[in-house]
Amino acid sequence: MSAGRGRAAGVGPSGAAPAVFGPTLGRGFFDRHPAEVARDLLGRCLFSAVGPEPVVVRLTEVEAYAGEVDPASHAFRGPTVRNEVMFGEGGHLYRYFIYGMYWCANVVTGPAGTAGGVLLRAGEVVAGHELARLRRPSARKESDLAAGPAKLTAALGWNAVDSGPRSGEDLCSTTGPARLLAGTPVAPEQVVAGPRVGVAAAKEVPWRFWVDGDPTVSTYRRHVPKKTPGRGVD
DNA sequence: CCGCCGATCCTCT
DNA sequence: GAGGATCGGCGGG
Repeated sequence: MSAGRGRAAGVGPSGAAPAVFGPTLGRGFFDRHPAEVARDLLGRCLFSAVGPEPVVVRLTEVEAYAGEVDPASHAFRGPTVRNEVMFGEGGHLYRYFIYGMYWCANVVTGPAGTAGGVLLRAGEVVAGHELARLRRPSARKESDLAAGPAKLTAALGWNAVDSGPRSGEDLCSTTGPARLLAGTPVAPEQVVAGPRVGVAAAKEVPWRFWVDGDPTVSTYRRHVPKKTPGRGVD
């Protein structure tokens, strides 16, 4: 059982909100450069109202993507059907399907018109462990429940199988299926920065941020170019 | 611990 | 057509 940590700090923006887990982040939080937002997201909490009980994950690893000026960003070549929400108002969810079987989640940053985003890479499950374990049967340790972008969305139920929140969902909402809670920011001296995982372009840009020494941070993998299809031809 | 490999299908050129 | 902001399993040092 263990239903989360008691401590219902006052909170309660105006009216709604289940105060147990604290308030959601305000819109203004996301109106900054993605790298700045990314750093500030460590220690904050993702709240999922998908399924029979809530699941809450405390963020320990994130990556910033700077839209049109960042060759590693999905928005680098301009708006498309998939990435259009990245060009909209900050604080919304950008969810995408990858490798034919996984889902990853981003928080959109900046004002409408710019295309920043922060990939939610990993975190620590702080509530709803039971449900998270059911959704992540291959995880052997607690620390591996959300130790990767696709693992994190799976633990939260933010995928198609669980009818999770789609791109465009407002994470500032106090009633929606996907929310971003204020939590407790991580002290600057505990934040480490390094190159982003698995990206082919701009591989040296240090826009991956994580909590120093935290066991829930995913292991780094460099980009592996696809196998050359042996030149059959002739 | 590290590296390689296959799975699987949507998206953009 | 080709490749991808991944994961998990397997084999070697």
